[in-house]
Amino acid sequence: MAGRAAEPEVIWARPERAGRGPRPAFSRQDVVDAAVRIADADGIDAVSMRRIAADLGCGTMSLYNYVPRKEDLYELMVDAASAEYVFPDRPSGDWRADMTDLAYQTRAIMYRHPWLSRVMTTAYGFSPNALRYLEWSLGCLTPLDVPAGLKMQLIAMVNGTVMATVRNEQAMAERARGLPWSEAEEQAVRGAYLMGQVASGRYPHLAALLAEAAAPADPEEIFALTLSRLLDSFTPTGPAGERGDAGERVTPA
Amino acid sequence: MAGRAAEPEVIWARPERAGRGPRPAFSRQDVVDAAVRIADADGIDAVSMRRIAADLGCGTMSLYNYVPRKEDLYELMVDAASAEYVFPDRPSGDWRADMTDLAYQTRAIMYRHPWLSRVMTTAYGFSPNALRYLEWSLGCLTPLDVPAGLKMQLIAMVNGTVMATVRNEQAMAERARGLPWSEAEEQAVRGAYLMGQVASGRYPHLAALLAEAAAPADPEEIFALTLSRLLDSFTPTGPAGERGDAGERVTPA
DNA sequence: CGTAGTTACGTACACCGTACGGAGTGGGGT
DNA sequence: ACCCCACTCCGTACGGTGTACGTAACTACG
Repeated sequence: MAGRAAEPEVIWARPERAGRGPRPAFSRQDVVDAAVRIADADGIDAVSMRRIAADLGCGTMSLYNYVPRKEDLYELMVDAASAEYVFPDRPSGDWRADMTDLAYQTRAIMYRHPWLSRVMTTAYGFSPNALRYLEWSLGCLTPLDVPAGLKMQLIAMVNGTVMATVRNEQAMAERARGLPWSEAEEQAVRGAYLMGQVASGRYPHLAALLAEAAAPADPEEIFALTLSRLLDSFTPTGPAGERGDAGERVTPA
Repeated sequence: MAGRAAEPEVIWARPERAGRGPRPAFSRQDVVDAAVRIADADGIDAVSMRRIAADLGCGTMSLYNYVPRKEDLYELMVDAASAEYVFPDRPSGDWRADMTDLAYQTRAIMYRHPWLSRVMTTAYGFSPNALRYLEWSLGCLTPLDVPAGLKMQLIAMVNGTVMATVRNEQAMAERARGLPWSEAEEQAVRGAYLMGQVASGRYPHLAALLAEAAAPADPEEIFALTLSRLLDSFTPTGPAGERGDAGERVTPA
């Protein structure tokens, strides 16, 4: 029998090697690294088993000795990206600052690997590096005196917000990759359509909004503000009082 | 020339018919409806041009008379789902209640069409029904005295939160669709792996959390709480005071 | 030293999106 | 009234995908 039995299993628990036959030419990590390299360079759609094999210099079907299904490869890629988090020795004691740093790290990683926003379907699975991330986050949140479930909630919401933001930014760029015209043209055409619709008078509130905020705000600042606001909503005492309107934005590390 | 020139265009602006030749056998909406039916029944991956054509009883390539590219079909599907929002004659005046209702509607729509969470990449494009949604949302927010940009922010975050939540719930189910074993088995195997990892002692905080919240909280309540908390963070006066801890949760319409 | 369990991988299959071109159709311009 | 041509319909074909299966080579264990 060549293939392994199709039994339920988690890719993380699958042993990489069972010591009997000839020694493998690559490691599972080699395969994942190649996939990540391709995705970084040419987008996630360029990651095909044949392409990986070609880059690695082996037969296509050999890859299936390292990865049972392509979907598992995606999980492994996300885990590989999650390995890029850098944590200090211990939490600073200021959970708000720590969570802010985490959010900025997440964003940086997603910028480094634009395919992440497409592949990372669930907020977080339980890959080794996801567990590491979760453990660290919970450590940061020990000073915060709220029920455990709420902490998970906070983590999920911070992650979700960062993911949604970045995904939003990247969606059009990724879409433009497969389009027979340039991203700028696409953006122009869509903008023109929007303007036309708004000019039709059917959307007075939207028109008012566009008139008021003619110059779109700095996305960087929006991100910081959103994050700050989100963390506020988990602060037991409430956001009132100490925080000024343009106040003390926590900067990335 | 059979095909239309590959010029930048928005699918919403593309005229459905240009009155010259024989009258089409279907409308664009027919095609979209068929796609939605298939996606509802057999998942988004079952939506192929051949399958749609088969369901419609026409040749595969005929579909390209109605939809220029398959990706546009996705946009049309999202727009079709967005048409399911039901808005009262006018906002209630209580923006918090209105936004809560919107969030619950979004969630309901995503439950009705489990493929939405996979297809709706960007928080919101500018499809006709997305504009309608946006216009209504802004109308609901007129009582809220904050800068226009912040209102957009609020809308985006509410949407993002709902999407993230539902996506999270549905990710495994969708994944299980293509797996050679059942979703229950998958869940069991993953749960077992998680328990094994936690039992290893490498994740003390996570272990503590799992011990504390042995019975996972009701997702329904979590959703309501998260939403409430999020809206709090946009309330100018701050959440302090009037809201009790277990207090007045707004129920879906 | 077999031999059983692995690795490597060529071939093949089913399916995908869609480019292309030909046939049939019917409305608009003359 | 006519014809022309834009248009709809769609069969065929191409280049791509994930991966099941079978065979050959290899190595650690009994």
